[in-house]
Amino acid sequence: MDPAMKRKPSTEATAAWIRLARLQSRVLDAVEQDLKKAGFPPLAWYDALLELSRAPHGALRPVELEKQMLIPQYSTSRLIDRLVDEKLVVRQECPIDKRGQFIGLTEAGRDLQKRMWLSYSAAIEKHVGSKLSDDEALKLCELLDRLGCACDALPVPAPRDAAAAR
Amino acid sequence: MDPAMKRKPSTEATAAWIRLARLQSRVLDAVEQDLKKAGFPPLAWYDALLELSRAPHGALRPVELEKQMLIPQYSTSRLIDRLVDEKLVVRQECPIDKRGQFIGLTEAGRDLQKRMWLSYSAAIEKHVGSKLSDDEALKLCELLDRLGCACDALPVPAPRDAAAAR
DNA sequence: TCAAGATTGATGCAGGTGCATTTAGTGGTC
DNA sequence: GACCACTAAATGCACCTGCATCAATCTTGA
Repeated sequence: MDPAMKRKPSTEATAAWIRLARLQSRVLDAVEQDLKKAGFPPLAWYDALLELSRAPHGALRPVELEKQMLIPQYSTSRLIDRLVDEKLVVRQECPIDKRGQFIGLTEAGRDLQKRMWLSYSAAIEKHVGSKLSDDEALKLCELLDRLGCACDALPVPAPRDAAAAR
Repeated sequence: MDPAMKRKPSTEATAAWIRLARLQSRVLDAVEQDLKKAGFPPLAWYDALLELSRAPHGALRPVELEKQMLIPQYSTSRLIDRLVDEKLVVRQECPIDKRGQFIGLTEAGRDLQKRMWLSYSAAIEKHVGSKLSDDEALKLCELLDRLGCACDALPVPAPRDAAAAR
């Protein structure tokens, strides 16, 4: 935006940035690969199925889905195409708005979401859980929240609490 | 690998995972977008140019580049194609191994790398540096290192030190 | 010395992504 | 009720990526 805005990051911030960038290949891709090796589709599919499974009647408007998942509109549209092809969801027309539609989870979709969670949670434990204590994980949550990664759906658990999330 | 290995992550680890996953869209993509809006090529180009600029004679074998950048071989090959098209690097044949080649940085390449750093560093400051104190950035480095994101090139600076990295 | 195997780098193909645009439907205003 | 601006979703196109494979060259070892 403003070409004069050229404040330099500190050495500490730069070091943190480098590690954030590496996170991609070292952790995020690793989890995705584990899922793939187990014969499952990409994580984005899981995210979509999970959102649908949480929705009131297992159905959402594409526009809602896209807000939840933070992906662009055309990307949602094509993701739904693929899920429909695999019979994991169905497109239902929306009675009150003929432009729109509802995306409804099928039994097969719900089932896949549950089966994926078994592999997915194991991968999280392997690549994150087993490498940090719970206190460290909380500290990491706080720092990432500062960077704008806060999350309404699953807030940082209270330090001495043991509420079950799933 | 082993289908019986199904340890579940703690609530804390799951909360951390969610934030790590969001990091992608919230921070990494944001920096990339800033660069793009400033009219610069993707970050991968910067990484390649930086590696070359650090190499002994501003030249590296593709196979070296690929190890540094942690990207697959075919990806390196095509990245080099694009850099050559833009005259940012040149392919030089390797005298001692006729299969191989050296990729040499041109003046234009070195210049672009330096110009990109101005925008890049500003983006890091904007999306990371300005949101964390130096102590918090260090703490974040330590936690990410635990997750396997450690980095030989720029280790965590000593807590009360002010060594200049660039 | 020569065949087997490893290594370097390129490439054809299928599929995914971003961008811009299109098509269709809604709602408000005069 | 005709017009205009807006929203929902799909799509054509160019480009990028992953996978598998290839050709060329180097290395090893009998």
